[in-house]
Amino acid sequence: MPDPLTRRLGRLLELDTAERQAIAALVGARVRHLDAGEEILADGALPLCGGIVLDGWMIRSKLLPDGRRPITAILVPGDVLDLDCTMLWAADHAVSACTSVAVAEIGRDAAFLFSQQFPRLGRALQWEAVVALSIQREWTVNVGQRTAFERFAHVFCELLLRLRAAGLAPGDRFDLPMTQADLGDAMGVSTVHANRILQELRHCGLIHLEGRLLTIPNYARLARAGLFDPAYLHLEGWRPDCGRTPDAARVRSEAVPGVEARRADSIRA
Amino acid sequence: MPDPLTRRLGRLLELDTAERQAIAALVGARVRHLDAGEEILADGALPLCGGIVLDGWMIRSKLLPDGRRPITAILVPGDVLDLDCTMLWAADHAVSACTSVAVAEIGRDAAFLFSQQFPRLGRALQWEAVVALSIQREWTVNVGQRTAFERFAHVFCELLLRLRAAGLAPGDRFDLPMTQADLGDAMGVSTVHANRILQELRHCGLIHLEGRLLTIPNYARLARAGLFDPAYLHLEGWRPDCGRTPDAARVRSEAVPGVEARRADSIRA
DNA sequence: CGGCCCATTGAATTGCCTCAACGCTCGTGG
DNA sequence: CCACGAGCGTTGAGGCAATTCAATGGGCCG
Repeated sequence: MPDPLTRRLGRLLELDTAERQAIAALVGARVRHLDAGEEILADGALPLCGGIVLDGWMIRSKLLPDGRRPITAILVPGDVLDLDCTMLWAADHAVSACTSVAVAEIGRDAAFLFSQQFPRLGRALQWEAVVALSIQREWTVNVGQRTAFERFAHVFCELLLRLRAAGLAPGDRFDLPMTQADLGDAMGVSTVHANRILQELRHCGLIHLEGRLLTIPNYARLARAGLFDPAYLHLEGWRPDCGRTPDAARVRSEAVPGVEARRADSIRA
Repeated sequence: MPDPLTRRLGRLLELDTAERQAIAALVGARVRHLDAGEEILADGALPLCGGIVLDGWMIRSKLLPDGRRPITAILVPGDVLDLDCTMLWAADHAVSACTSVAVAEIGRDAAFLFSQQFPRLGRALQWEAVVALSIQREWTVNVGQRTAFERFAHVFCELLLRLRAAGLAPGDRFDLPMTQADLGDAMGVSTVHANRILQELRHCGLIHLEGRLLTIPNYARLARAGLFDPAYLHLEGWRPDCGRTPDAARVRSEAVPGVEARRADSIRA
């Protein structure tokens, strides 16, 4: 079983031996283990390095002045932990372990040189950032526009697909290590309401939840209930030649004003 | 008056003549004008290029199956329009003009070469992406955790600071070209409720809104009302040596396991 | 055993929604 | 020139979703 980053990037492109070794070196250099609840980055702290989640779940959260602690993202193995955050003077949110986790810590310069020496992999990491932003946008929509019932259905669909892609949801079943309070914080509802929604989902037969084991008996039905459209996860991968380096000559010819602009008008989905 | 991108990147670093010219060439090559309401990128369409907002306001929105159209971001002059989106097969949201706008269209390869030839500027663009993600997270928190009243106060504070940085809010007063329906879509409330909230903000003396002109008489009070902490905008800029290229020798010495990890534990805000 | 975390339930309250209607200011066309 | 409709802002009334407060029970650990 390859490490989660190899698996993740391997979905985007065929990795050669040197690239596999580089990835292994990147994630193997400095692995840190955290217990559940421990923070790898505190809100307001000076970020010293980025990382990759190797094992376990993590969450991004913000501490509000009134004590609430909204969760803005859920991170599963293979997810990238802001390689760019070392540009910041102070982290704008906390990243903490949801379960006990293993994280590969990656310093600013290590990440830079990695992308420098393996440009295709650098672009692959950039791709991961693009998808992460897309997911964040969808979460904004989720908490802003959907009912609590839809929100939960939606996020379970998302987690299923993301974990499936990581090979961690065999049989449409996965370990859900978050408490109902956590889920409430993530979905923007109170703990009490999170509980009621989960019961409703169970009674509708949309999920089975026994202990921490979540089973999704009928993904299509759950997706319908959550108005879930997986397009934003971009599971189909990137466009061809994202891994190549453009050559200057061709670029100059493309930069002629109007050429792409005209095409832009004609292509609509 | 420099173009918005020069102004924006000039806040991060001292630009030399070559860099100024490169920026001017980048944003000047292909400028597109759109009328209010026009889309530069349709949800689901094949993205052909990224861009920079030169003049006017734009919005990111998603079209939901039931006809709602949540707004996930507001873009003002100087904001970057996903230079990486050309990696995607299909856009996961629409980008459209809120007012009549001027946008600099930037193709994939032009952006690549720009960053290649001017690495400091490339990192500056990366910085903009980091901040954009941070803002998106804050919006997730905003719609998920705060009351409608707080949300509006919060977003007005954000807009004030972002526009101030762009030199577009003299006297804590700026043009707010969005309709109440738009604001509702952005804040996750109905149009009717958006109206009532705006009235409440006016009656509290937190804002003056006459026509499209929004005045913020007392920023500190509005910030308190919106539980607004500007940290997530990272207006203080990036950390030193974000513009430099790391050299491999020093990096290897830093990669020794444990060194940074130990420091990480000791630094907390 | 006691204490803590977590899940669960009930009851009262409220923020926000929907539906519906009205007035204002445009731009347009008869 | 006025009539008309469209778009936007505004207001009221009724209803529902989700909240807060409060209390209970089960499982786990010290």
